[in-house]
Amino acid sequence: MEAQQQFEQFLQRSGLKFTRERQQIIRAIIDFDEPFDVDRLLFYLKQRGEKTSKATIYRTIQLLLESGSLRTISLSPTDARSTLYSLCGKFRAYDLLICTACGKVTDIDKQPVCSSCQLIAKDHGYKLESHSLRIFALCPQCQKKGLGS
Amino acid sequence: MEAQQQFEQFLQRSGLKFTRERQQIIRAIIDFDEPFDVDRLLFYLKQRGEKTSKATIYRTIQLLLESGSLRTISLSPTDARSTLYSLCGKFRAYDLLICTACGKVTDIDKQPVCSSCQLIAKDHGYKLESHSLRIFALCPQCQKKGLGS
DNA sequence: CCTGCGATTGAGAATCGTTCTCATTCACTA
DNA sequence: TAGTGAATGAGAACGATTCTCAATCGCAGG
Repeated sequence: MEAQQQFEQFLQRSGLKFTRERQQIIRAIIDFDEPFDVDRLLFYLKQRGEKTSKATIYRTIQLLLESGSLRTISLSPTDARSTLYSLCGKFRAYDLLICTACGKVTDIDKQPVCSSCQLIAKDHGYKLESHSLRIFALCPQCQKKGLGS
Repeated sequence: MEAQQQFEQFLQRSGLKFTRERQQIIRAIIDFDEPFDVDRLLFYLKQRGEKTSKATIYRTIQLLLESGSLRTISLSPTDARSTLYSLCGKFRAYDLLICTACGKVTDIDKQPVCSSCQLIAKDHGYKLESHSLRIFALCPQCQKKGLGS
């Protein structure tokens, strides 16, 4: 809900319209409730009987990124296929715990990580702006299943 | 040197050949001594009077990745243009300090980061496999120049 | 030295995600 | 109701990467 309001306000401030398509897209992103790429989102919208063109999805995602309600996330440094997005509120920091077997994404406490980064930057004489941490590990369920050997 | 030997051994083990093209490519990567993308590498090879096709570069990079001597690095989550690569030995961990103004990449001490990750994974019941940390900050030089406002 | 075989290469075609173009439609104000 | 700029859909264009295929290479066996 919050994300939707944030987006709506951003559009208003920018003199842009909160059209039906844009409403459908932000709602779908909120309801889908997982990191998504453009194709998954398109499919999800189709399932709901809402037909939006790919172009509009890309354009709306662009706006959502600018509004600060959406972020791109890169899960693995290895497979770089299509871009994944996630609501900023959902995964608060750039800090994620990712299961290497099932791909589940979990948010982690950013506090300790932030202060470490602050420290590291300072040590090198840098002025911290932001950071991004990905931890790749095997989740309890997948461990039980004996996955990831 | 180390990277070259590692690659050579990998090829041998896999029953592949250490051809002239592959030699030129690994040498160029070592000498270039900075993160690079395919076009930069191609240009650098041309400068040396060595003409290799783009296809071969992509293929060789693939092998280098498999051999473990090369890694992809994603600098910023925002601009996802062409993939950047770097020798594993050069930037040891997946932990990098990146200047948001000039783009300079610095290696950081992985030890403390590793143990934090270990801790975080354990807290969630996960079994740690690897991680990747990017710190975005303004380097001393760029701070002086007043960049990055 | 010749032959054969699988690995390698270069050139360009194909693919795939993303962005752009443009004609049409929409929302809103005058 | 007309006029204006914003928004949309469809498909073309684009750029990075991968694939295809015919020509070449490197090497072992004869």
